[in-house]
Amino acid sequence: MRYWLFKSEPSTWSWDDQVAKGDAGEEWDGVRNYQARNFMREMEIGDRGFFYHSQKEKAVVGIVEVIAKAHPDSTTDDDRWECVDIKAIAPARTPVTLQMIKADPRLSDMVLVNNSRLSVQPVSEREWRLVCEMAGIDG
DNA sequence: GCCAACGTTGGC
DNA sequence: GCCAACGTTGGC
Repeated sequence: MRYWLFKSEPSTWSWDDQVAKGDAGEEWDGVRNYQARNFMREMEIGDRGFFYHSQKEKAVVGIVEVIAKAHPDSTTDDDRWECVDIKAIAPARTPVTLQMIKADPRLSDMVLVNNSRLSVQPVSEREWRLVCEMAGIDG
């Protein structure tokens, strides 16, 4: 199993919106970046990811699970763009802020720190465990 | 609101 | 195929 991070502006698609979809989940559409798309193509059903709020909040707010492999993005006719489906698994008891992540030297290699603009990112197993610990959740 | 970083586009 | 111009993102 691999781990990922999904970034969203809460004003566009928030954790609450994701939770409201329940187990049916929702496609992670709207990605128009090749790197991000390529990561989604690598995802397997059952992979887990952090749900990160950008902009004002800048924090990991929950955990999601991949429930469908990459398929065409229904929001465009351009067949270059694909997306996976994800569902909410658990909220962070304590949101893990970007500030907290930057303050921990063990997380200095996280893509979030080094390439903040990438909207879908891989997360290492070690990073996954550490951030789950900080969030007070059982990843 | 600003600006740096980055990706994409289009002319050559 | 290169590169300048442009648009977007996201942290501050």
